[in-house]
Amino acid sequence: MTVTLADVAARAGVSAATVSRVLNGNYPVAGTTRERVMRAVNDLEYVVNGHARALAAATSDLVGVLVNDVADPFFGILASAAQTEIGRGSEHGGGKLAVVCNTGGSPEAELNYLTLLQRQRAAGVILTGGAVEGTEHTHAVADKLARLAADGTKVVLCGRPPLPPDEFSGEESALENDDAAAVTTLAFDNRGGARRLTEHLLTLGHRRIGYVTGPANRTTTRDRLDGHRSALADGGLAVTADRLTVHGDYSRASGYDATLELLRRDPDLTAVVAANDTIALGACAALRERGMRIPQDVSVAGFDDLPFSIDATPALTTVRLPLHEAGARAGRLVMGLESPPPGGVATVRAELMARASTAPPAFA
Amino acid sequence: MTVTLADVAARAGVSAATVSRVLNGNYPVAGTTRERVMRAVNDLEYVVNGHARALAAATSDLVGVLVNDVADPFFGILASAAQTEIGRGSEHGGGKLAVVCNTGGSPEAELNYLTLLQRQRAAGVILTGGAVEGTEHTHAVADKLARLAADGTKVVLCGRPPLPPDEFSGEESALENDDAAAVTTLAFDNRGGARRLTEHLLTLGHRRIGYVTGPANRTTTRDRLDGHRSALADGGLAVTADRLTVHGDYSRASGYDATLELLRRDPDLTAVVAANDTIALGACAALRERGMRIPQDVSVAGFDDLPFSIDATPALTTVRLPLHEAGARAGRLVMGLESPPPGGVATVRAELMARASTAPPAFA
DNA sequence: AAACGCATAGCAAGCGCTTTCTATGAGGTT
DNA sequence: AACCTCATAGAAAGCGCTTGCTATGCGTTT
Repeated sequence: MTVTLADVAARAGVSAATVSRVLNGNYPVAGTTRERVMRAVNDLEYVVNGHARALAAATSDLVGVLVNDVADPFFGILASAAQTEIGRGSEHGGGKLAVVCNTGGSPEAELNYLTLLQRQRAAGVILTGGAVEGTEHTHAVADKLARLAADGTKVVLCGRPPLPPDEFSGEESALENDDAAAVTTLAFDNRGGARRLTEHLLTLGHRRIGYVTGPANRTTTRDRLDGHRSALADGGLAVTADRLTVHGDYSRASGYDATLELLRRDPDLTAVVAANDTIALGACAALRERGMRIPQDVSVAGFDDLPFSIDATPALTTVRLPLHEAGARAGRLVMGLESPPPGGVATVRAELMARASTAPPAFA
Repeated sequence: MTVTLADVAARAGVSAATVSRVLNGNYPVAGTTRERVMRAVNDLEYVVNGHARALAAATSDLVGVLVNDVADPFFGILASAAQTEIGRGSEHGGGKLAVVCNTGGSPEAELNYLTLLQRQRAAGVILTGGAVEGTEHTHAVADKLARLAADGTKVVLCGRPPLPPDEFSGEESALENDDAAAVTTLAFDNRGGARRLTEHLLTLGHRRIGYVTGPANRTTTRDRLDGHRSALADGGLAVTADRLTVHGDYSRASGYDATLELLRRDPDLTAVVAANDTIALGACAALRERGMRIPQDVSVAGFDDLPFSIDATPALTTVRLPLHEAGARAGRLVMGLESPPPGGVATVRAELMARASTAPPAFA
């Protein structure tokens, strides 16, 4: 049924070794022989068995890309960019196969997929998006990553903080430390971006600023909230920050609900800052429904600068994260096409994009 | 370095066969033995080598999902839903690994990825999005799919028309026909949806309707344009259709440019129909920039009903494609969790979503 | 008490490929 | 003319796992 190396060898009248060599091109083979083999390969439509090859050569052409949800443009863009770099050269047999895995943000699912990838002896793994902290599996994930790195799998974190320095003691400690160092990190400047965003609102004159954030134990949530808080605190508004912060889940619906809740807490709110653009959209919908104009009555700001933000009306003020570049860089790093930053950690800048959805508050 | 089955066997004091059986749970093993083995597995942190397993058992736990671009929500949603079904049960060792591949819509890239997947002896392949017709590689893709199906790989087409019935003659013809039948198709009712959309505009009273379409040789483009055309033709407006159709590439930018071009061709246009929502967003931007109000001056409609459509202002009239459901179904089909529709082809309904961006034209 | 069946476990033969080591012959050397 | 070198090809040993077949020992059956 399936054509094997041996079949090709037989038809070409050579040994299997020779066919393998022609295919891999890493050993001298006479021109005429090579031709004969190639003809046989084409005649038989032979396609090498990747598993057999992987087993024999102890290499793999799979790279895992873990995302919360491909359907979310934030991750879609990251994954798309990474995938392009990973697949680069697959026309010439170079390049690898990117396995995009939806984890839904759960460390449990992450762990699962990591094990699956470990099974396939993946050449590399990229983890995108913030990490969840403090669950039972969180440690397990870090351990697994260390183990993968130790086994030669390239690990790249994109959009999450570096692995914590080894918290263990005991005989394995030194080893694990080294492994952690083998993990490259592309951290996003969530804190700085959020800070600049809130400062922008403060500068415009806002004082009653509501904040809609994401799930509590996520690094991304924490960092963005921290940035927001510190900006407010510097403006002497620490209390506002506490009173006007509502947790959601990064979805449009939660942005909608949370905004209604904020309005309940302070009907005279002049600005709503959302932890991401999707939430911001929900916020806009809620405000509009309440008959409030943006930005005349209430300013709204998001985070990420996803493509649709520019098409919101009014165009959304947000913080731009160079997702495409970051994803591509992660892809290159995992493929070893780019040398890791010194210390293994690079921070990706977040840039304020002041647009039409924010304006000075009306003091009616 | 790496722990193998033999290591586990040694530590548990049993044969490799027994360990394998414990792990696969498809052969009776005494409780005490099983426990001993499991302890060894845990102690050693053993993870089976997927390649070795795949080779020995001639099975694979990879499923390919080919998309034009994960960053595009249309594909992101499809892929996400499919992936969820494919990975379902991976906690218990069930489920497979979804490999999402960006083809950029090029048959050449499709062919490449299909070969890569064939190498890995993928258990299944899902192709999403319209097909490109008439290129040299188009046939090659169909052939490759037939070959994969013949080799036992489940093939599911999602959002593209069924494989053409075998056009070859010759000794292999019968065989290939069978293979084509083994391919399951989830076709989208692009034609019907487009038709209903344009009828909606016609019913509202529009007569000067512009159309912004996608790249020429794509099945999706063709079908949607066909639907639009036939609706216009039935309204006696065939000429309008020809004059007011501009080709783009499904991007926001091309929607913007094309709309400007339409306005040039007919400044008194009362409606713009876009071949997808992204184009529609570009159209809105162009119109707004020209100082035209939507829908008072010009109505705008899209296609797909991507999540952001509802947040456009005004909310976008469009045609809803149940992408999530379709993707999930494709996933189930490729996993054999759902029996294929009779004839191997099912059509996914497209539903008109009349919203605020379309209204009767003002006859000023 | 002899014969049998069943539940478990092990043996060993691959799965299809890579790669080390060895063989062979042509061409060059002294 | 005897010897060495280099280029090229083959033989064969795995890579780590699954699985058909074969043992082994116990509880049963008559």
